[in-house]
Amino acid sequence: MPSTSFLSTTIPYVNAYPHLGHALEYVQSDAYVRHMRRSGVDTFFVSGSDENSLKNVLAAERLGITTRELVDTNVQRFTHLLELLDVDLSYFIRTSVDPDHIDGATEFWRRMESAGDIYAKEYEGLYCVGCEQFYAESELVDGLCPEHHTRPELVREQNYFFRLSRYQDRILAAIENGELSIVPASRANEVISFVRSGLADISISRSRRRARDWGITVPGDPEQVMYVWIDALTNYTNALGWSRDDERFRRYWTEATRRVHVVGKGVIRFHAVYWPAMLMSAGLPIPTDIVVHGYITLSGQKISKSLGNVIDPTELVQQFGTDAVRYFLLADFSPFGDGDFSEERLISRYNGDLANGLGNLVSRVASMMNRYRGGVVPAAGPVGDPERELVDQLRSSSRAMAEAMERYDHREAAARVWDLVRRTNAYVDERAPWHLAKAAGENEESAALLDTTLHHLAGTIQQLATMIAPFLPGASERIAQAWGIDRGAADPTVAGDPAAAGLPDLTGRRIEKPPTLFPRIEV
RNA sequence: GGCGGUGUAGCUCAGUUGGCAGAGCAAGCGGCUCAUAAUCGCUGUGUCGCCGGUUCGAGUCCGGCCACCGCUACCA
Repeated sequence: MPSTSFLSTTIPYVNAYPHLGHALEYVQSDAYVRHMRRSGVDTFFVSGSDENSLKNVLAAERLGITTRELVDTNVQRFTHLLELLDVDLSYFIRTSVDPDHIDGATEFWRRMESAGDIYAKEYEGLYCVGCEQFYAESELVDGLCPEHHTRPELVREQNYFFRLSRYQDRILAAIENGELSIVPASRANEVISFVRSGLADISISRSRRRARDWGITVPGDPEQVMYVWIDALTNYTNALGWSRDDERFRRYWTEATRRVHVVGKGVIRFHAVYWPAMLMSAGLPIPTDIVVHGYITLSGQKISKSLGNVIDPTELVQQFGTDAVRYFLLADFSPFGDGDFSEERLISRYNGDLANGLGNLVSRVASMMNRYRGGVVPAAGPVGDPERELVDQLRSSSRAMAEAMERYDHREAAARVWDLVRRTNAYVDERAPWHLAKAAGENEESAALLDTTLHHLAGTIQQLATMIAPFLPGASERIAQAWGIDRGAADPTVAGDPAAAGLPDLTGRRIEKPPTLFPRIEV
């Protein structure tokens, strides 16, 4: 039986349009999942929408529609973006409508309660509606919320609290002994120092009145609803049907090799501290990996609606194409740090790597195969140093790519694949098949060498098609079609056992010339 | 204030245990014509943030400083 794993994106609030940051997280997660699946790991991939937020209520009020109408409409913008980006989800969970989520969040609460980790307490604090969180006096800037620059309101009510303090030592131990891996290491250090500084119990409910009657009811107390973050975090296990003991939960969570959450740097604490503590309380396995990405800036500025510099990823995909946007996000952006977006850079990457690099390589090889050998891959003739060098590069690129993806470094992985693209283009020029073809009439050596060259090129490109699949699923598929590869029958040795990757023998394979993969963008 | 990180070619970045500074892109020159005006080869440039120290030798180790960033604390 193949090993199994779980991977999730975070679930965004749907009070506004998706932006480029959402696209980044979607594409990163999808690339990781495609790599894992191709490596033979049966991976369950979850995304969804966080709908039980007061922000949604307030956004709906501003628009004069019901909260239900707002979330039902907006969630489609996110699912649409996921489709446009060719994100291969197993399940999309909606926290305000999915019965598995509502039942699951409720049951999760009961579990934590029976563990003795939930208690009621009178609470008074300064609450920012925008952040949906309480602030200490000292955290405010001139008495205003540091995020929203609004005055928080003084709220006094009885809430339920979660005994987070009880889990301090266990969480610290889990991080330090590697049971819970936080990537990159600098983020793990931040979490460690935060946990070491002492964990206070956290408020996990709101009065129904303050929540505007929107949210998941606290079991046994109809006057309280769950704090949105508490129900939201349980989406990951709820998506697997945990509360009704679905087989999927056992297979993809309890018995999974890896349980991975891909998150933005702003929500580390929820995922690396609160959520593991909740799982410990409920007696469930904690995540194995928290992968933390940065934010996308535009000309160095944080993207925000007030600055008016929001980039609509939907428009970007419509303008440049799914693969172009995916490749740009994965090959040009650091997986962990912030990155700066510009259209010039996207076009430069596209023309350089995709059109002139990979696209032109496939085009010239397919063209020569058809021109010189009637579109049928010949058996290899004698093999020399250029061939050995090419196959060495194939092996090392394959191995380096897989290693980088295991570290969640998609940028490094793409760079190593493009080492092979460059080497292959150079190999074409070294052998110069057009010269061999001219001489082939008079001497058999040239004809045999031409066979060798075309044979090696066909095999290399087939492997390239497999290697690029996590980044460029569309192009991968189009090459596969032109190369007559069975769908889903990609050579598993390339990713599953990279060191063993070699040249497949495609002798006799019919190769078509595919339509231009990546037309140049003329500026 | 504390802890941590970053600072390397015009741009984006790589540089294991200290041993002559690297890649890609951009730029210049040359080659080729299979290919998407593509591709291949060659070429240059660096006070490795600054100052000092250890060492035969420091981008790398140590101390100090500057700039930017992250987490966190405190005072108002």
